[in-house]
Amino acid sequence: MGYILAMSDPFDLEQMTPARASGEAGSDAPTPTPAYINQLNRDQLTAVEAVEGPVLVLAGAGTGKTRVLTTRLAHILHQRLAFPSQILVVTFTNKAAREMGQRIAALVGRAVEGLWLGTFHAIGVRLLRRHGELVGLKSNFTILDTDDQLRLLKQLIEAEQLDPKRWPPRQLAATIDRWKDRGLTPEKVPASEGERFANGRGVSLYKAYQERLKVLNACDFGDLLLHCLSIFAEHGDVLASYQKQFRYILVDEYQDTNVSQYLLLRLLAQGHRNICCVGDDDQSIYSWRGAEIGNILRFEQDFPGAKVVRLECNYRSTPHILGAASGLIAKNEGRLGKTLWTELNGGEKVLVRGVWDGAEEARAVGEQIEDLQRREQRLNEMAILVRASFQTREFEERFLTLGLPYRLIGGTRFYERAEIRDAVAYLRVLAQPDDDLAFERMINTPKRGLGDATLQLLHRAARGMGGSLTRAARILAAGDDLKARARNSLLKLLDDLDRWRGLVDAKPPGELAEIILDESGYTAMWQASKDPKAPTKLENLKELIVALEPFDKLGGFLEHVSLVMDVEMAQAEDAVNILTLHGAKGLEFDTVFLPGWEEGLFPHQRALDENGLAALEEERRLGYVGLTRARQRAIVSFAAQRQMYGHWNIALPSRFIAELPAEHIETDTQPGLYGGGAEFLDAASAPGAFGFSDSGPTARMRRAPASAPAPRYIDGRAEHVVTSDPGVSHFAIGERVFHQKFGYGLIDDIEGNKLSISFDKAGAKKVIDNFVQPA
DNA sequence: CTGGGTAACATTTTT
DNA sequence: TGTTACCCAG
Repeated sequence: MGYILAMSDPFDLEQMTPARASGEAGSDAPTPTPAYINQLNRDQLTAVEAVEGPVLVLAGAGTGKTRVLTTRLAHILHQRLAFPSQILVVTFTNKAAREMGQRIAALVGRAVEGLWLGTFHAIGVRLLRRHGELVGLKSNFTILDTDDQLRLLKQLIEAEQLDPKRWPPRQLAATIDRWKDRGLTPEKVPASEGERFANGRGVSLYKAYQERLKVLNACDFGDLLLHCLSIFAEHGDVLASYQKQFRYILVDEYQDTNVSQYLLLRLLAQGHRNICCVGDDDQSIYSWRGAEIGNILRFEQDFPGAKVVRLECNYRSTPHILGAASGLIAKNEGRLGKTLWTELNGGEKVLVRGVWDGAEEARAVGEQIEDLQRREQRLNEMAILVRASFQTREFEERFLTLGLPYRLIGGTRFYERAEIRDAVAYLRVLAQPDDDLAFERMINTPKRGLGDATLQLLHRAARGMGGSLTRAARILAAGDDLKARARNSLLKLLDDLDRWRGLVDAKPPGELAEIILDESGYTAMWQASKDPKAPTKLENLKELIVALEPFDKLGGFLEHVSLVMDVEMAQAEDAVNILTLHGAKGLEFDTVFLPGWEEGLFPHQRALDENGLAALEEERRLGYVGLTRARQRAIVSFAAQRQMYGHWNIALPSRFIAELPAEHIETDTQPGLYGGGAEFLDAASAPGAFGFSDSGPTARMRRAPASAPAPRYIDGRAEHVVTSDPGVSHFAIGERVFHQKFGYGLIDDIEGNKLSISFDKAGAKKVIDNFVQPA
């Protein structure tokens, strides 16, 4: 809008007639070579221009796969092969979808309207809003998140007279999710797998769950795909219309697709057969949540006549980093095989550092970061990639002591926070009076005397009349089955809800939320709370109001919440990134630290126990992902012993260390560790190599002596270690203090010598009391 | 309903 | 070791 398009605009999408669409193939006048073509290498160009028929682009790490995907799309538009609405682009994360949209817009010169661009789940929602009635869903169905799902399953388990301790809802949820990932409705679950939960009650619970969801007019994430599959299976006409519509299908991160997603793609692609999947089998690291690496390995069989393009020229890392990563991944059996190469020269070898324990590892990393910082390297360009999140702690503590700014990536996301879910529950009940799960969540938060007893009554009434809790509540509040107190309280709540509901269309959602939070007493509840986290929670609630502002309709916001669980946070200051290996996929940094390469931790013992060789290969791929995040330098480290869950464990270096080609690494292991030489390289193959088994006599015997091994400090570093009496602090909660790096702040909490401080500028941090002084 | 005590738990995580 | 969920007593 507002644009005046030149007639020659190559992307004049509104005016154009797609050549192929109107059957004029080949009759077009030749179009001049567009500029975007010149930015591609030969393989990339091949991948971009092969628009007809199935194509698999095997894109190694750092070979420009997003560029190929976006350019291919621009190319299709430029060649006028299809309208935007005839192109389906699927990604896995909202972030990827967002970035894709931006990059396409940048290439084309403006946002492309009408594209089907989104995550598999967002596309699923879009289809179900339209055709949901074919599987018994009203178009305003709600989407349950994991928390709702678990609560529901727990109710069902209890209804079956099963003990939720012995048969945890989490486990049932995982089982059902995996079934859904494979496209299995309850009827289709193989009989042999029915045994999976509670002595064969798994499938009947699954069935009960699905029935309950239907009554609730709700879906879980798996259903968003599964229902689409059912619709396409049973309604050929609907399928045919989409097969006809989607002339071109582009799929990102194909190695992460599960069976449902694969089936969906295959169905949709049957029309025009123009499907292009981009992925890297070597970066498949999500099998544990249903991703099926077989999808990418089998692509050529699944789509006969498929063209396979390999992108092997890496633009990211130095030859040593690529050499180390390639050497590692070469040990895997089940792979399509790629050979990454680079035009870059030189660079540092990958450093492999052996240390005494976790604390020393954190010290060494901290020291090296400070050194890099002195050499003008940005902290933003450094990352510590850990296998398990408990590993972050040691680094955090160290960095706090050093006053080194860091940022934790991952963890609890915004819309998963309890206070946000509470607030959203109110909004959900307004938009959807029959949303029982939301109703249940808000009915007694804040406490208004409508506890377990009342809720049980409501449940019974609702079940009796086959209606929702809200309806049951109205009837019970009008009758006299309830005690006077509960009844009055319920009447007040229903009255409030009606009043707020009257505002839904009259007020913008942000304002509405403010009113509700205020009038329901929810804000007051946290203001009165002496929970040290209360101020943060109030902050988050304010943040929620801000997040609501861009939406003019409540429904739009709720849809957004259920599909996009996180909010984009501006990263203002320069800080070291700490994240998991899984979280690092798709990112890159100049310097990457890879700590904890020890047998039992990485590869993780639990993965090995559960999935054997397949898991070992997936762990190896994780290592590959980690190494290939680095542009200039990578530092792998392992500790001889590590404190886990309170006690010491002896560990051996990860077998993956021995798998790194010697010519690409440089080792720096303390004298005394594993004999001081390089024989640690063989340590992992020695008998009893699994150092982390945490139970049984062996592990206990191996535990380090109580006289904790005094770490050896290099060149008198010990003097820098903070000594402060851990038992006492001369500060008080509420006191205002000053910190060298973080500036002024207020003490929220004190544990021994550790202070939790809300800094005016730097936010909430924990620091050692020695580092602050009274303001 | 609230609080305290305790027992069980502790890969990876998106939608 | 640190967190969290749950149970019971008040």
